[in-house]
Formats: sequence, structure tokens, C-alpha cells
Amino acid sequence: MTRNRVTLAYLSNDAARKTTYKKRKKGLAKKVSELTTLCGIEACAVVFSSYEPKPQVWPDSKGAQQVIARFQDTLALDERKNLNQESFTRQTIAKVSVQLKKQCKENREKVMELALFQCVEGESLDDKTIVDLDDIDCLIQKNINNIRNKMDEFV
Amino acid sequence: MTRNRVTLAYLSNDAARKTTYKKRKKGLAKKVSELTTLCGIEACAVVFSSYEPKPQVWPDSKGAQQVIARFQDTLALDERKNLNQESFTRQTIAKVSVQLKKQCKENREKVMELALFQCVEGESLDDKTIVDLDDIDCLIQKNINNIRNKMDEFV
DNA sequence: GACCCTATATTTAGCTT
DNA sequence: GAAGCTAAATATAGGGT
Repeated sequence: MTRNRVTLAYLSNDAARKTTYKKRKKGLAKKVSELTTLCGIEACAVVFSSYEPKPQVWPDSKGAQQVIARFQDTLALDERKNLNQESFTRQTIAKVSVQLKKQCKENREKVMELALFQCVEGESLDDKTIVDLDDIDCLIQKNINNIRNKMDEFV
Repeated sequence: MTRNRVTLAYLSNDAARKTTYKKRKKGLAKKVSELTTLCGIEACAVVFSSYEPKPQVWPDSKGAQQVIARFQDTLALDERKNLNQESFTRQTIAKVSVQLKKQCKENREKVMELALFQCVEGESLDDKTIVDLDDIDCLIQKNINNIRNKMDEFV
């Protein structure tokens, strides 16, 4: 007698698939039951098949519904946490964005002061040493855009 | 070495319970996975324990949610069917109740005819053979009440 | 095809490290 | 207390009825 050497793939033989389904369904139910009693925990399983008109559930319809309700509660909770996390991140990014703008403005003013000072001193204006204000504007805008993109990841 | 001889009851030993939980949780997950792949069906399992902050679900959160959604759809459908069944039963009982009342009325009339006939014939009225109309009323009322009670089971 | 049987595969309790 | 080991228990594929 050659015995089982499972290949763990979809059983294309209809009859074999059905018998295996029935056997393993029973086994699964037992495992769920044992896990709950041995460990004193809540568990459920739901199985749909074309062999039965209704879904098969363990420990029973009501018990499964209770476990499912609890599961969905945790999902809802996670959702809220994520929303909180998201709004927190948005706020943080918004704050940092404002600070950056302010800082850029201050820097720009300092550069202008420096340029003015350089003019007053009568030194010849070297294009390589003097910072181009348009370049600074461009950098500022780039930074702000980066921050905006980061924010958009959370929308 | 004395090996396992399971009693299939809550494991009061904390450490043993935890290791058993971890092992059997893994086993359960495998069983769910195997059942779905071998038989090409939908299945899920949900487990709550104090060993993990979140519920453990298979095949994964999304997959489990799909199976659960389908399960809850069938529940809703059953609910609707039951409601239909209930209203059908109510209607049937109401009809039968009306029929019974009518029948009782007819019976009462027949009894009255009989009593009248007995008087006309001039026979001495024997209290034991003549039916008491109040008793009949009482019986009719009892029957109607019984039917009402049956109806109330479906409310 | 459903149900039982049993050889074999798989799971797991109790150890050990 | 996690991770690995192994004997024993359990699940089940394949076969028979």
C-alpha cells in the first residue's frame, strides 16, 4: 500500500477533494476547540465551501460572531490610532514647514544685509562670492516642496 | 521519558499554557492554510490571547476580513429569511384564528338549534345531555388564547 | 459516493539546553 | 523563557466495503 505523501496543492480530483475537505474540516474544528479549551482563549474559524450551502463556523455561529466583533473592534481602534498618528504627523510637518519658511526669510535678510554691507564698503562685487537671491528663493521653494510631498504621503 | 497524555482541559501551568499556545497557534494556522489550498475554498481563523497585544488572524487581516464579510452577509440573509418566515407564520396563525372563531360560531348556532329543537319536541331537558353555552364560550376563548400564545412566540 | 480501516505523515507534550 | 529534540499522540491519504 502506497500511503500519503501530500503535495499540498489544489486537489484536482473532485472526489478526493471533497473527502479531504470533510476530513480536514473536522480536524480544523477540533484544533480550534482544543486551542480554546487548553489555553482559555477566544478563537473562531469560518469556512466556505461549495459542499455546504452555509458557511461552517466554530465554536458556533454566536461564538464566532463574538470573536469577530472583537476583531473588528480592534480594527476600528487601529484605524483611529492611524488617523491620530496621521493628523499628528501632518501637524508636525506643518509646524516645521512654518519654521523653515521663517528661517529662510531670516537668512535672506541676513544675505541682503551682507550684500548691502559689501556695497557700502565699496568693495568690488564678486559674482562668485555674493549669493544670488534668486538661487536662495529656489532652494527655499524646493525645501517647502519636499515637505509638502512628505505631507502628501499621509493624505 | 513519560510523554504526552493530554487531558484536554485548561492548562493551569502558565509556562506550559504559553508554549502550548504558541505551538498550537502555529499548527492551527497551517491547518487553515492547507485546507484552503488543498480544497480551493475560503477560510479564516481569528485568535485572541493575552500573549499578543493584537488578535492573530489567518490567512491575513485583509483575507480574514473578506471571509468575515461574506459570513456576515449570509447572517443578514438568514435574518431576512427568518423575518419572512415569521411574517408568514403570523399570517397563517391569524387566518387559522379567524377560521376557528367562525367554526366556533357555527358550532354554537348548531347547539342552539339543537336546544330549540329539544324544547319544541317537548322532551324534558336533561342538564347532563344539553351542552352549556357558557362552557362552549369558555372553550372557544381558551382555543383563541392558545393561538394568541403561539403567535406571541414569534413576536 | 459515504463510511470504516490502517499505514504513514504530521503534530505536539515533555524534556533538554 | 525561547529554541530544539524526540517519543508518543493525533490526523489523514489511500484503500476497501
